[in-house]
Amino acid sequence: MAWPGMEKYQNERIIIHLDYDCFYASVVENERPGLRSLPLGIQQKNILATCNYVARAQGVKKLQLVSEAKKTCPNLVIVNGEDLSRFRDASKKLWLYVREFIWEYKVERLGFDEVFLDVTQMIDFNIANLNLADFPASVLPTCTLASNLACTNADDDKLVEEAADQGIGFFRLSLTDPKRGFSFSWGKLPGHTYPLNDALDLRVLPESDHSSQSLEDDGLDCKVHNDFHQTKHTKHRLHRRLFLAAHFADFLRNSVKETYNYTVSAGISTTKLTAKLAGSVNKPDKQTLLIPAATQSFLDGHEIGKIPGVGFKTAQVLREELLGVVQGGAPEGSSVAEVAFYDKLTHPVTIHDIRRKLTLDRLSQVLDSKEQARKLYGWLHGVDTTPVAQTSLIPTQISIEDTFRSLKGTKQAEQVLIQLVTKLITRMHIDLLSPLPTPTTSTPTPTTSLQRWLACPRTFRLSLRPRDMTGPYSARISKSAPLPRYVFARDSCAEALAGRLVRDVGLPLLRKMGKVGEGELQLVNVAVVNMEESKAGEAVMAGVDIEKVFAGKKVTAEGSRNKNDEDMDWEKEVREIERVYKMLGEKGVEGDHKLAEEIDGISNEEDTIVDGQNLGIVGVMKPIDNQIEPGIGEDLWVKADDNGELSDMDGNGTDIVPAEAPTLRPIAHLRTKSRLDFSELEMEDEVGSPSARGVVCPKCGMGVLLFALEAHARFHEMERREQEK
DNA sequence: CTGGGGTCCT
DNA sequence: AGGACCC
Repeated sequence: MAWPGMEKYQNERIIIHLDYDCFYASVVENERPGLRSLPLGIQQKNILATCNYVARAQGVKKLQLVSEAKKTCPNLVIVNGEDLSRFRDASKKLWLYVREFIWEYKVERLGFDEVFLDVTQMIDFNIANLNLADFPASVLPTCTLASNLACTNADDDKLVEEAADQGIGFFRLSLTDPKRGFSFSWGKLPGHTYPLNDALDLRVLPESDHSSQSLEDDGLDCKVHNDFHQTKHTKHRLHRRLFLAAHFADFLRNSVKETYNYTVSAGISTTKLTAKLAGSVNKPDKQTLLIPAATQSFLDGHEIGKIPGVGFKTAQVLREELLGVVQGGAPEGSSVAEVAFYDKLTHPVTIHDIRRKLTLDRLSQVLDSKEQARKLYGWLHGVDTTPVAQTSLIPTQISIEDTFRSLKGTKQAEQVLIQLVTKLITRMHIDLLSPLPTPTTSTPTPTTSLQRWLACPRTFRLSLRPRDMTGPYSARISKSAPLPRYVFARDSCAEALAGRLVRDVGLPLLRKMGKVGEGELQLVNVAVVNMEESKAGEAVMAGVDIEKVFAGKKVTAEGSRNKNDEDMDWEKEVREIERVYKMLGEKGVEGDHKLAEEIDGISNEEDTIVDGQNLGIVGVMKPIDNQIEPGIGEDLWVKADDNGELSDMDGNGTDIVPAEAPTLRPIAHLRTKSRLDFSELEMEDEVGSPSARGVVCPKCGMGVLLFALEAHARFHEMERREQEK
């Protein structure tokens, strides 16, 4: 057969899929519990990313336009969710929590709100220990005698039935510690099943295997398959394992709820595909176990596009293969997307339809690769061998983006880039720097110096979406360039690094995009990609003592030279940059400036000398209509209006004004440190040389380079808004 | 008047 | 560099 041994593998694993209910809304509700009883929507630009169940009860839908949602639910409470930080943090927190329960960390994250768990080993271990769990002694999990007695004759059905009569079982969470675990009732299957069956008794449910049935329908050779399911013991064993998994899922859901106050929906099955689909059957705060015998009929009822992995394109291709080009009900001149949308409504195509009418050969012709066809063919029959991938603690990419109604010109693009890149660098610190050694005991640790980079992104990428676009909606254009090493200077402030990065890489890439870069932009995205993990990073993540790893590295360095050396290479380079940085400037503008000189090999000594005196920090402010010339030591302000918009009277960037304007609220207070020289300003616009011109922010004492000023002011504004809540 | 992220494959 | 997919 096409998949030797596949059917065996099919029922070998036990997979749990967890889905945090309306996640963004739950995060906000946990921050502000008062919102829990109100209809709540999370807004991103014009759309509701999600909403809570109170809102759904009033007709609000996910991904609905805000305007429409307000119509159907006038009292909808709307919270902006464009900044994903809080959601990312919460997601990571929950993931790390769940991860600790699962052996070998077989936990795969999908988006922010879903995880797949491969609990096969945990279940099989507990199945093997049934006798331990089910004898009366097991009610007392401390019984080590029982542990010694543990004989693995779980094959004996009688034993299991006896065990059931005992009432309570104990599910062990640790291979080594018999006390770690939870008690469960043998008499009750937690949560729901599909199909719904009150009388269902999984412990002894009679078997009729779904996939052997369906594969026979298709006239395939399933000898191996049938053989595998021949014995009674095997059939019953699968049900027992799923029964235990349902208890485990229940335990996990309750744990997450008690610890972090998030409700979770769960699906329990033998593959990722079926576990995920099963979880959608009963939704919020519920779990569903898919009875194996029902798998085929369960799948058959689903629309083809519901299969994870069959997206918009594939679904449409399959639909057309079955029905021809239907254009059912779509208005004249509709886009491809609209046609597909109407097709879906007027001509729903189910898994059953596809499975019955399209052979594997036919699928191979229709889809782009043979491999895709094979996978899909398996999915149609509930066969999915995709393993649960252990999600790494180090992301493969970090990206930040923003969309606009209209963004024109390099000037505006530069401002946007600086904002985005500042956030990007901040994210690099959060996601790629080793966790600080817990500040509880002995050492009153300094700040970043004890942290290490766990990975080094090699590439910076700029992506744009032009506004006009005739083609498919998603069309983006991107260009990449090597990421300069200086962004890894950990003590340098994000704004300063962002300014340099935008100047050195961002703007050049933008220019490289030609007309698109200059035209109207709908979306700007910046990303770091191409992560190169450091050995130290892996060690830190695995909880290994980092110093030992480095010590050991010297000794073992002879063997595998290649990758190790590369790692050492950049880590060493970063340390060197930081050493220079510390020596020269310690903190702030001066340090950044001197660092820039050192790295770029550019000397700007002249720039820092004014009137024959080296002032170190030189302030140059942008004049408004060339009328205002602030002097040395004068107080300056960045201001905002009532909406929090930073003052920008001439449209050329945030104003920095010398006196308080009555209608505007001061955001950042700046003080010039030297004579202001406007001729320097012109020079900067032209050449964009590493700039020593900057000011000291009295709010945080940080030196801020001119090009980073707006971003820095915005940072304080964001802080202030956070504190208002 | 279609978010702001992510993954992997080609 | 882009495209498909996921949330």
